[in-house]
Amino acid sequence: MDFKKIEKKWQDTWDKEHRYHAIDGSSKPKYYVLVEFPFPSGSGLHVGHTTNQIAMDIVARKKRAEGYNVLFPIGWDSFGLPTENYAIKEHTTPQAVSKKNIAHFIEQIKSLGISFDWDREIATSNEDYYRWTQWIFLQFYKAGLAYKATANINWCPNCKIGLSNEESSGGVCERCGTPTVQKPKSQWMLKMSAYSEKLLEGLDETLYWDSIKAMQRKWIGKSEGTNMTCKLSTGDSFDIYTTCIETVMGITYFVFAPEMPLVEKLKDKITNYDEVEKYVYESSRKSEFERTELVKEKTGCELKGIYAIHPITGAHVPVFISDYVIATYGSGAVMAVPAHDARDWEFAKKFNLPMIEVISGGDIEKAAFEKADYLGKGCKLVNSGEFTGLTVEQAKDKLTEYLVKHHIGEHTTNYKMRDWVFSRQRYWGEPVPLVYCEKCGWVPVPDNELPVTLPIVDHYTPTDDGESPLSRIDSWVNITCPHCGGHAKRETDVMPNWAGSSWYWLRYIDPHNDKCFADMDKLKYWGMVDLYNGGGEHVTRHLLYARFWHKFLYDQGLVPTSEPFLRRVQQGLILGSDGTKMSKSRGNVVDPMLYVKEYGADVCRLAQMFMGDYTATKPWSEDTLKPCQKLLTRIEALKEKLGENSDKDKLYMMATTIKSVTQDIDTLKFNTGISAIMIYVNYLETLAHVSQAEYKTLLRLLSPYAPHFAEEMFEVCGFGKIDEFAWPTYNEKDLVQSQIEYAVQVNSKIVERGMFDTNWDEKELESAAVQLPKVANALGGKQIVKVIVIKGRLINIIAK
RNA sequence: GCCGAAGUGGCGGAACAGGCAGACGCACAGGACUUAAAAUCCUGCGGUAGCGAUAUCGUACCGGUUCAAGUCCGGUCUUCGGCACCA
Repeated sequence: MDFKKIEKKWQDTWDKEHRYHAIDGSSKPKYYVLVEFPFPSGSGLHVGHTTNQIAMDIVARKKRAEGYNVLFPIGWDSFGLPTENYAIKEHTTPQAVSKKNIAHFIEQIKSLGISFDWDREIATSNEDYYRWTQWIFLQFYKAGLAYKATANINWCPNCKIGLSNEESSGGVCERCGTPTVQKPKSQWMLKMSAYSEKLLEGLDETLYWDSIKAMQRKWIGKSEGTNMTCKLSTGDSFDIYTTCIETVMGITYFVFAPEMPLVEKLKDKITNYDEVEKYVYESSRKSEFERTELVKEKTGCELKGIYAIHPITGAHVPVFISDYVIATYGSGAVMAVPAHDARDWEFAKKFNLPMIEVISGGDIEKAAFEKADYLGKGCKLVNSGEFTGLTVEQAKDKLTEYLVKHHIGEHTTNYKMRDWVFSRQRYWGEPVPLVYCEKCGWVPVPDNELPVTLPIVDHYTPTDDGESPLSRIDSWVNITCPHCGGHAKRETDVMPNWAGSSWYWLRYIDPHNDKCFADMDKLKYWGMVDLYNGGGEHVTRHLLYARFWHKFLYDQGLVPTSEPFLRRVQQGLILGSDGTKMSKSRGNVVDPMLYVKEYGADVCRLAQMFMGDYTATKPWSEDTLKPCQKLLTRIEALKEKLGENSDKDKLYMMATTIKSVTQDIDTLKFNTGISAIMIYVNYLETLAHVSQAEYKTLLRLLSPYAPHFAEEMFEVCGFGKIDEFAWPTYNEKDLVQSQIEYAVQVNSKIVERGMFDTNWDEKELESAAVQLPKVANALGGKQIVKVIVIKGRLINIIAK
């Protein structure tokens, strides 16, 4: 069979018929399967895309065969840095790049035979899409969850762009790898911190893998602790946050983050301010990368001329600034207890500061005795005045009680997750739909004027001063205020590339609506995404943003569910054939489309799924292509055997295969699903004749994997339309054969195997087993002590 | 350092929920067909010992629970992914 020829034929047919269009409100049960939409890069589909799409296509096709109304859409995350950077590199415009790349992607995806509903295609850079991205942003603004703030942002000197914490994790720019530096900038922020608890609790409503939930929890970073107010000798006060209030009596100094505003305020009181200023300047110049790299060596600077007063003992203790304290977490100041905190211990050793052991059980000369070491072990407080002798757990309560009573502290919950820097000083993104009027302040663009379209410009490269390229277009920037009619200026920042992907699954439900982002009845019909598949790299970024937007929309009454995705799964990373991460520099990047050209789509689909466990990291291999090609050839050849099949095991074999393939697709074990089909083919080949029912069943089970081939064979054999042949089912009773082979053990060692009747009870099995010659021999004159029977598997005879 | 996942033949990988380890496939070896090759088909294929039936060892390593452990428990090592001074 000429695979490529028949594949083209069926792809054209599916296209013409709009075969995979999902009907809104159909009476069939719905199933929404979503694959992350790609950003249309210039290099076309890579193996990550194809494994994703093939796998979800298999699920979608199988669900349709089972009678579900399946929504399986695709679109393009076309805004954002990757496209813009690519356009700069190619000396063209992002608009042109997107158009060209999308066309290329569509061609490639169609050549793989993925059953997307093309009538629902969207692109985040289309005006009728980003109109609603802007509209949703305005809802955040109106709800007080979008605000402008001057903050130190992670600045990439190479891309000339501010990055979110998520985009600069590890202190390097996610796109180019350049170490980021801190730069103050007035930015739009989304108050994601207001949703910390909801994002955490909402995880319980989902069926995400535990590992994914764990990562999200970790990122949200909830902790319970104590907030305590302390005083300085100058009369100023400051707060600290600690999760270990039981060590409060061990404070020997305090540390502020260098960025803490109080430091500058105390300028006149600090006698060594020159030195302090120098340290502040140096740490601001350090990239986040350097700050984290220099973990081993603590640095700092004492604030001389002032001291802090211990809130309980009244002791006078020194105050330092050091960049090991994070300005944006807690209050930006910490109590230092070197005896019980490794970081403080290190700092104290370096600056030769005293330590007070307040929890017994460790050796503070050698190392800090930290909470991980003492919690839950019944350790007791020492050197702690009236609190001495209490256990750590008692002390936590008593000390908090004491602080509350004296109005110097309280129980607090803290989260690591911070607000989302939502501004980008770039061109290729959604313009922030706000204008600034000197009289009225920030004014939202009225709904009927949305979208604020991105102007077409000649020069869109980033500016060196960090302002958006849009700021150079006076005619676009200067407008009249929608509120008072006076002079106003547009916001020139655009949204980050995560914006468009934070709600796209909702737009698929109603992609052409020009009244609202999606109709509520349709949203209710499709409900949550049943299965969402994507890359592991998006588990902490995109998945949190998406859940945040969805939960906000839910609180606004705009979507019917509080969580967007019921299940989230991820494919394993495909490595290069050398076992290392695919990258251009290593030269091990695989272009899956080359294989489609050579072997055809069906063989490639099978080969990629047969390569190994879908969810496991694994190297790319060509070794599965040939066997999968062979499989199709063998199945085609089986057609010659069509006839009356009188084999007694035929129902058993068919039922077993149906069960395996069905379960394996449900559990994403696509590789063993193919194995099951191979086993069935091996069996059918041994027969003189293959019945029509068997052959149809085989083709139907194969059809999600190799849709073109299966449909062609249905036609060639005159079986009618494959879609009218439902997914095969089986009778439980056919899974049972009249006899089963048992392994018979004597004293846990296998001695012999025997075929026994399936419906025999334990007694019958036992008496048959002991009569097997080798078993009888092994038992000799021994006395049977105990017999363990595992139905359908083995019999273990314990004898002395 | 912390969190998560994993470690099984020459290779990719199977093994439901503690019950016959190595399904399925690749590679390899031998054979059939062929002038020959390719393709296809048949047979074998974890290690060691043995002509052989068979014995014995074997799921990263050490120990434990159990009639029975790849699977459960304690400890160690390694690889991958994520996070990383969050007080």
